[in-house]
Amino acid sequence: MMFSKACEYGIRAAVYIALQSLDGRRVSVSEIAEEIDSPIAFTAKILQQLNRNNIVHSVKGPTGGFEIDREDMDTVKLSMIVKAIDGDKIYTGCGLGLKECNASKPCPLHDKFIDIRSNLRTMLISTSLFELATGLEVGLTYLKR
Amino acid sequence: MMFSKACEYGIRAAVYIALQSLDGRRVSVSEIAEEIDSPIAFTAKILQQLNRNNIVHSVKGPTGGFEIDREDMDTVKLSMIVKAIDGDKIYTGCGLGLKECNASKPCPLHDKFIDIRSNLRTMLISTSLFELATGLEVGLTYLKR
DNA sequence: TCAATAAAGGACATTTTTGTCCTATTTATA
DNA sequence: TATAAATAGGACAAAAATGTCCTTTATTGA
Repeated sequence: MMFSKACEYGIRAAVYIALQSLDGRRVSVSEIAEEIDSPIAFTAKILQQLNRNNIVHSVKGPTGGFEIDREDMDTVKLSMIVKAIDGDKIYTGCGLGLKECNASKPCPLHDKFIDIRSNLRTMLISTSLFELATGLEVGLTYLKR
Repeated sequence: MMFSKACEYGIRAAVYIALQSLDGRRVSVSEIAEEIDSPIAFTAKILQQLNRNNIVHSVKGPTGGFEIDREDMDTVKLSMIVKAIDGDKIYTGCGLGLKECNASKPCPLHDKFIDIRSNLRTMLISTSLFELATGLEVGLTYLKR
């Protein structure tokens, strides 16, 4: 609807990892893919990206897998995941695809998008992984289906 | 950022056609593509879609081209163009790509998207082609660059 | 030290989106 | 009525996004 598939999987994966990390469990790609209902090899690629951007932490070898430090769950905001995968066009791009579109030379939708974009931006910047993971933990929200 | 390329071109084309129709001018695909800076043959396809959906009106043959009736400029809302080209996933789809995501079984972002989605929906439903075309006419907004 | 396990990463395959080209159809007007 | 101008539409091409497979690298534990 708004994010690429890769970004959707990335967010779902990060939330799932955070949830399990709250229990001290490290999780494998195959478990993640199973639990968030995503293609496994593609999910692995996305997790590599998240790892390179220090959003999740990976450990190789037996007993290895992915995890997120408790402190990072507060630090890591949705905006960081989205930026790592989809870039920042969601903030900066013009709604009609013009290269140059700003207050001084706006496209016909520019003003109409200002509030929407600003709300989206605020939401992404202020929502932490911890908040999302605890919603899941309490059983208020779901990652599958 | 939010719409497909096809939809961006479609909106820009429709606004340009509306603007010219206010002057009683019918416009060709090549003029449209030139003026909104879009690939001509691809734009032609999109205009066919808009024509089939009665968003623009096409006339074949010499002196032919695309036009929009003055009354239709009020009737046609952005939402109709977006729906004709991108479908309605922008309203109905889940932000995280879940098939089933609603108030009773929400994804972790469901509540956070409600206002944003609702504002977007309201904006698209309430913005008419006439409004967009007159902004252009007055020189307040731009379709190129 | 060796075998097994897990992520990293490169190469490739498929699908979707974006874009082009050519022919057919319609229609105005000379 | 013939010509030319315009859209309609089908077939194809290119690029980007999505997805798979296989080999390499790191690490654990027997």
